[in-house]
Amino acid sequence: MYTIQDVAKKAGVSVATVSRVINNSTKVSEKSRVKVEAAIQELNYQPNLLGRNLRRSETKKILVLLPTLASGFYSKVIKGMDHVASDHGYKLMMSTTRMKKDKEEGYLELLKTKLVDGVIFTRPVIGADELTQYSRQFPIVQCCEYVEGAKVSSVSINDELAGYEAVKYLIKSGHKRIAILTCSADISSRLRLKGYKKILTENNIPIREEYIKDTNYSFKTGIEVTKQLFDLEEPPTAIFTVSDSLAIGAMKSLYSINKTPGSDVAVIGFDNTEIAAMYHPTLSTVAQPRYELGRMAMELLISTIKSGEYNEITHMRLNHELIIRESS
Amino acid sequence: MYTIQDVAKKAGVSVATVSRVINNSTKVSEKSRVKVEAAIQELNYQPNLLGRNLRRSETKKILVLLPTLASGFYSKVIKGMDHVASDHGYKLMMSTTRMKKDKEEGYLELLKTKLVDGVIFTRPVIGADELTQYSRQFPIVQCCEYVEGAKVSSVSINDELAGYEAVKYLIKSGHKRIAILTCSADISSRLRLKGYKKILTENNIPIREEYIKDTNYSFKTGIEVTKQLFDLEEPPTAIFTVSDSLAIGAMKSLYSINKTPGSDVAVIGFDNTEIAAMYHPTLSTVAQPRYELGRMAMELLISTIKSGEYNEITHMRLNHELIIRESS
DNA sequence: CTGTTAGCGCGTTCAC
DNA sequence: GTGAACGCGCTAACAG
Repeated sequence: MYTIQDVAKKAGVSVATVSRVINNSTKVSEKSRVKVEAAIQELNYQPNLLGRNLRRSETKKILVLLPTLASGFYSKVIKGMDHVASDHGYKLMMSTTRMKKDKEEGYLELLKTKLVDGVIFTRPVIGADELTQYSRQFPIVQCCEYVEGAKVSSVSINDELAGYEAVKYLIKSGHKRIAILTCSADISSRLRLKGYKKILTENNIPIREEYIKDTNYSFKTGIEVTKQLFDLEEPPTAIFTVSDSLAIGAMKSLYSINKTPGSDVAVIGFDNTEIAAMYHPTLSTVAQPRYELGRMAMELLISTIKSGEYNEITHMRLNHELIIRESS
Repeated sequence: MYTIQDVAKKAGVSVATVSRVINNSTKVSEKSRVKVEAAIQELNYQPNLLGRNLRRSETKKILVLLPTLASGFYSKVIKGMDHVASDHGYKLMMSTTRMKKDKEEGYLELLKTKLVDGVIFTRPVIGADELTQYSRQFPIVQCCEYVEGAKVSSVSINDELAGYEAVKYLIKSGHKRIAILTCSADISSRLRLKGYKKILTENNIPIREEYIKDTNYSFKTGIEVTKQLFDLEEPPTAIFTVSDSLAIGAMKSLYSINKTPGSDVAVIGFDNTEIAAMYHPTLSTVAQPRYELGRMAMELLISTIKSGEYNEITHMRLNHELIIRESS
């Protein structure tokens, strides 16, 4: 591995000139430039970025924290982030937190220790105060999910409206006994539930607690909870869930009690993950503008980095889209 | 942001002593230690790792290159890698290449420029010679997929045997007209095809070219190609595919021509991704030991890093598992 | 056990 | 337009 010194010696110039050529800063004579470039070529020189990073105190790297890689939901979100990051000369790296607070904090240290220039959370589990504290010192943005009460920029959809419109569609289709599988742990789900209650109330449909099931996002839970729903004296005729996996679980459960999802019971999921169009029947769902969410979050982060102003927080709410397929 | 100097001053010791405390190296008197720790606490000091990395010429970071985040297949692979990496004090980062050569090379630069200590490829697209070249200079391991002919360590399953056994099961179940959806672009798929041909030949079943379909790994292709298969005069009675998405596509296609997958036509997929157990019918598939694949690959990489010996290459082949469900 | 000092490789004043 | 010299923050060798 050669250093800038070696190049300078070989080119017969000073290290300063080599540095100027590499960063094409200020003026360098044509003669020097070609000499330096030749030397770089010849030695196959690659600048050691550890030196540069230390000197400049920046890494041009951005870390995205993901809960897990299992869902596939974040694929397009990352794509959007990646495009913007590349355009600004940043490299993107991802790590999974498995929704463990200590893992999250471990990665946050990369920020403190200068190893990355900024962090995007997709599903923070850290507390509001702690997150706020971090974001006062470092560039941080939340994308998709966010921590309630944290004074930290975020980009997401309008979850209440999404829940409202999905259930509105079911009501318009003639359903009155509508169950919801939601997840009280997350603000996004709580808002979707709020939308559900709102539209029910607007249509004078009583809210029945036995139709509101608190879940996580998993396929397995979808199966179990649906079974419970159909053990009720008056089972629902439609189910709205806060994830596609839950919805698929619900449909699978319906099959097992000899009901046909789509015709016997309407189902609407959330996220429009790949599986939605693959299932039998295909799944109606609420699509998030994933690419845009990623793009916006990255724009926000990079502008924060560039301005150095960490106290200005922005919340963006993008539009969702209700996609109707065979299941409803 | 404070530096080690500030801590030293506050604690009334030299920077060397502070450094010793931080890295708990050699002996430090109890008195000094408490003074330093108090100062660190008080200033909320966090060492700037850019300095350390430059000095030590290592980053304790490992980069994993993924084709995309869409599949969910790599989730458990990453988990295995992560555990091993953590155990050895390394942090894991991932980036997606979208199977673009230039993206791949861009990330390989992180190796040249000292920003990561090692790289694991999961699905390299780079040429054999170029990859070999890199791996002579840097710690590189291939996990799951690998480049044919590249002299670079790799961890994967025995794909030929996997194909052989999946098709063997179909034959044992009485099938003779067995189609395969494979992907000639990848060595793993070519090996699975080889296994398919081998077991057919062993059972004196003629190999019919019209049953061998060259595909990618996508759901959509699975649909299209299956349609073609059932336009044949003698359509197959069983289908083996090199991915679960393809298999689901095949099943979806069967539904569309009013055939019931599982009872009318047997289907076996590959990878045992989440969707396999979710589909209706549940999908038989070949499971890869994903956690183990990740674990082994990381072990291999870290031992390469520690030894500094880049010319010793190892190929590990782990055992797969045939999982029979409703679809066959 | 501790402090002084010399770099790690680079970018960047400040003279010339 | 160019080079000498300094320092980013840290670790490690050496002397004491």
